[in-house]
Amino acid sequence: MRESPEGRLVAYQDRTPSQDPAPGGRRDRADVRRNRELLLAAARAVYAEEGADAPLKAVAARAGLGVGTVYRHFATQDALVEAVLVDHLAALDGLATHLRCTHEPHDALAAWLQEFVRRLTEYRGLAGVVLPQMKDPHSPVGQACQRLREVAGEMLVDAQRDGSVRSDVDVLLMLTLANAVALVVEQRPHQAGSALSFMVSGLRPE
Amino acid sequence: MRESPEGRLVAYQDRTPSQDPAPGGRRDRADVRRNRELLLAAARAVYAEEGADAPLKAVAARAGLGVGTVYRHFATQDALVEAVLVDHLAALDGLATHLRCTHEPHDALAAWLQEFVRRLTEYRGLAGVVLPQMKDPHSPVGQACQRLREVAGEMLVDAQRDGSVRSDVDVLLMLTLANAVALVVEQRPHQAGSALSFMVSGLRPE
DNA sequence: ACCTGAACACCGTTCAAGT
DNA sequence: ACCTGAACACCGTTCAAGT
Repeated sequence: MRESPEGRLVAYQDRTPSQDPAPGGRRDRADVRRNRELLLAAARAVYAEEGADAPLKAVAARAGLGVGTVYRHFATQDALVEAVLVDHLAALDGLATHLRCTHEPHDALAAWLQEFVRRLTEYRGLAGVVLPQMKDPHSPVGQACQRLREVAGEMLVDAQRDGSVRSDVDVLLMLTLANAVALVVEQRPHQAGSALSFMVSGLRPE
Repeated sequence: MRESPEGRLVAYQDRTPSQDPAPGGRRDRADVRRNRELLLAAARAVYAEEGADAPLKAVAARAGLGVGTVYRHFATQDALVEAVLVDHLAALDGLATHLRCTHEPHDALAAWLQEFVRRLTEYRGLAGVVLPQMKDPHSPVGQACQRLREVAGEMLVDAQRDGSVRSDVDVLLMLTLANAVALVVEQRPHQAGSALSFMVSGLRPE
């Protein structure tokens, strides 16, 4: 229900991006796109400094825009976080495909989970924002993770089939466990290696 | 530093609780104690219904007292949570002592951690409140966990000495990992068994 | 159309006024 | 002393007014 019923953009395709708003105050599509990019860049900068749970007002101020504009582009705070996350999620998709071709199932899964945790610890507070959304397909991040669940699920099944991962864990539990390990890494960064090792061992059959 | 230097209550022991405050408006010690108990009971009830991150105002209303009274008894919201937790922490202390006498090191640790997770999932949101405080000895919960860290540390060392638990994990990491597993259980209660099993496997040496 | 920011709702915490 | 609740600070979200 999120995509508009009509996707054609033909009428605006060849407008110059730097063009000033029309006299009537009309803005062209390029301005809107640019604001979106400004907000995403601002969010990344603010998240890096203050954590992913930084006040939304800080993001708006950093972008030089009003709070209302943030809400015009991103329905909620979670939606903004999701938009910042999409690059990470796409990269994890690609990584999964690659690892499946080049590694044994268990090694592929272990390497992928490590990267998953690394990306969830990119910003302080990020893992905490993601955790409750993971299981909810209606939440922005949960929605964005659908594809991730498929590819991660394939890797998981591979590893379970050859007996290197316990069979009572499903994709969602695995991702939730990894998400929780990211929370631990956030608390104890100097023990990140041990926490990751703990996670991989924990998935081994008993 | 939490117990009063003088614990005798003799002078007030036989006062009837329903007695009115003295004309001058002076309240006796029993009233104050009673308010504290009212607040703790209210907190337990509200936490059970709304989670440990319920608004403080809800607790005050449930107790039939003003918000200011909550702050008179508990310096902050975390302090109230800590006060609700002390029973659990004391029980975990006792359990550790008991398990050390009756079980092999690894079994004792596994059983204790399971109970630790169970108590952190008593109220929704509790594990999330505890996690960031665990490592901070100045926080109310972190302070209250000092003793826990000692006894858990003893169990951990026992298990590490006989080679049944990996040696790169210290008490604080172990408790943080268990805390994180409690967060997972909160998200996926029907997979609590798998999550606990994951935790115990994860602690095994590689 | 899109942007702005004042306004509203909510919640933690404080403190002047009451007893 | 202790209790009360209005007041303040903060933050997410909305919406009437501007362009």
